[in-house]
Amino acid sequence: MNLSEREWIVLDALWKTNGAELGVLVHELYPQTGWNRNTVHTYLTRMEAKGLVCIHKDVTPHIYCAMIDRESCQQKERQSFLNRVYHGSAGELIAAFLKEEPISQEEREKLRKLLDDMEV
Amino acid sequence: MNLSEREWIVLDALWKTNGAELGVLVHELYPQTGWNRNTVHTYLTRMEAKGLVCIHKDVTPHIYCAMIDRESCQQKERQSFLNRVYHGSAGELIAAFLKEEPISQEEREKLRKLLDDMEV
DNA sequence: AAGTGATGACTACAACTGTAGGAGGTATAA
DNA sequence: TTATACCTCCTACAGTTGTAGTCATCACTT
Repeated sequence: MNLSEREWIVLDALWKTNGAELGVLVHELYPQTGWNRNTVHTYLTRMEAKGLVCIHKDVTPHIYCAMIDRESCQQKERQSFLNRVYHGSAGELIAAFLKEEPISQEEREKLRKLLDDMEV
Repeated sequence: MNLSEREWIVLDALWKTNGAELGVLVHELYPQTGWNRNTVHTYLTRMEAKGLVCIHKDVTPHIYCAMIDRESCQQKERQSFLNRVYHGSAGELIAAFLKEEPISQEEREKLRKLLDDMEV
């Protein structure tokens, strides 16, 4: 199940707040998105139907939290991106990002290290 | 404008064939997708409306070709992926791919070289 | 107690997507 | 020349997405 742009934004808010009630989420999201409270509510309930979000209804206001963790979402998204856009060629993909994005000295070191670790 | 999964598949066929008539595209796509000829046709005309595809109607059968090149699509997709999934942190993104995907010896060399070139 | 403001449930509605079916034209094969 | 096989165009229809409005509550303020 591929997440849409908006679903990522909602999940980001849930991960960041670590689960929260609607009002909090609306405030969290408003500056970035301008979404109406009902819009946020609709997203949350639709995402519950998809199993992306869980809603604790035993308390009022309800508490909304993510049902999936960030790392595994990233993992899926990497797979789909890699196949869709680069036919599975990770080397090509990485080269493109390296060429285009600024990477700090420190990060370059880390990446070299990762490459070296693969040599064995 | 973000391309959908299906739009990528259609564009891939167009890039591969370098523009072609419907029948050819349908055959090209069938093994991978199982799409009905009319389905392919609908995608193509909808994509024309979006400016993704151009249809040469002065010949019959019409010739369908891509209006955008692969490289620039990849570029946009990289941007959106980077921001959506990694909040813009290219280092983190690259590290994740490096850890997960098998990269050949040869490609590792290339990547090291790219990193070295950034040192100046 | 009555007004105010947040809550959650339900409803709405247009645009976009996935996936064709059918109609009417033309070229070709038999 | 009639059937075959494509071709293009138009239509359809259910599902998803973006974006709220409305309404009945509930809890807090005055």
